[in-house]
Amino acid sequence: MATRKTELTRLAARLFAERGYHGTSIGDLAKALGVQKGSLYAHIESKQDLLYEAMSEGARAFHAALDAIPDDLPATQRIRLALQAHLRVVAEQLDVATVFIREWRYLEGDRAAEFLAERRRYEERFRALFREGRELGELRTDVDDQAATLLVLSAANWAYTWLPEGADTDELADRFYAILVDGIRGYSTPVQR
Amino acid sequence: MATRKTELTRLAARLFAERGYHGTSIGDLAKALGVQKGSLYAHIESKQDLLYEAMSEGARAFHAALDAIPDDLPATQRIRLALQAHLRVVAEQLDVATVFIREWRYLEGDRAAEFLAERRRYEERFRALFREGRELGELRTDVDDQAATLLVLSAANWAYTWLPEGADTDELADRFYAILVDGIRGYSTPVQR
DNA sequence: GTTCCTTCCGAACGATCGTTAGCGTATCCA
DNA sequence: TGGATACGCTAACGATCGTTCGGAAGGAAC
Repeated sequence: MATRKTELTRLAARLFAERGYHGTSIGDLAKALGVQKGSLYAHIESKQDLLYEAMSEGARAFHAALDAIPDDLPATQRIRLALQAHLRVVAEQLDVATVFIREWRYLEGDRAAEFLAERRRYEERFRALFREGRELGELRTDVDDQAATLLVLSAANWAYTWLPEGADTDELADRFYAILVDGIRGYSTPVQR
Repeated sequence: MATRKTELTRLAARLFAERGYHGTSIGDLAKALGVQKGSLYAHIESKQDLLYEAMSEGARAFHAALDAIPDDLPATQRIRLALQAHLRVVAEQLDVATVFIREWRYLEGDRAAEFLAERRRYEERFRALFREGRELGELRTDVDDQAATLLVLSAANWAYTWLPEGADTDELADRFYAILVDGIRGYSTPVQR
């Protein structure tokens, strides 16, 4: 639809990801758009709006990626696909993903709370996969849902710091998945603590 | 030694971690210290100095924690201890750790390059553990050093976002380690891709 | 042909930013 | 007694911040 508004939002996401929210001024955005800074207020009401919209788009992208995973697969396969999906979003939409993961904390007022709820919901979708996997007998019965979720989401979330934009992430996700599922120790080694 | 200078550095690390470097003003620091903002320049030459010092202290803490690990242990044990060490630093010195992990990118000029070298060196110490573990036969021969390092460091680095200050992290590290070493799938399950 | 919507301009606003300067103390060592 | 050292003050600087305002060009809608 609106061409200039979306252009501005996209640019804002990029600069926020590059220099941080507080490190990016309205003047910076205007200059990058080739426009006087006052002109931006034809499209937005405040700088916060831009942060909020970038964050929302990130949230949408991450959830949509999970939505595309079929329900009827084994939990282990869904975990693998979820990891792929998350990393794919990070690589393909690095800017909004970065804002969603790192810059969200500069949201003010209700929007900060809204974000936190959004994120909790997202993490819960991951945790559910591990719980199901355990309950359905696909995973070890003594596996720690919480720790496993934390481990996977940490790897997935930290990726924005080093993944180059547009990288092929499916193979990387599978390598993470392989370690996660089978461990790094030889099979024959007795398990000890 | 100097009481006020270190107090300022510590405070700066806390506020930088809380509100971000650009989100924290010299005035904020002065107010928190109960002092006029001009007075801070008796201790520092610029705001950048504070960021640099917080980052350096973080680097020192992380490296020192690794240094304390004995050389003569099996690689797997050293990996476990390294994970414990990193998480312990995050929990015990959450402020400087956060600056080291997240706010370093606002360093300017040579200091940014210096940080990157520092961090590469730190990551290399982790990678070496996995390489040795594989070469010494403690780990599966087909394990992917790079992916394993990335996975562990991701989990370790992301922890600053959710670890409460002063949390007991040794047990958490062991839970991560258990997953990492043995995987989450049942032992008897045939390995498939 | 008037009205609306989008887009932008130039100029200005009050506030806040990081930093500097000159001047006071108090403490402690020579 | 003198001089350095540490720590603080007040006041101001130039710059930049996010935001507001009135006006105006251009096209689309009715």
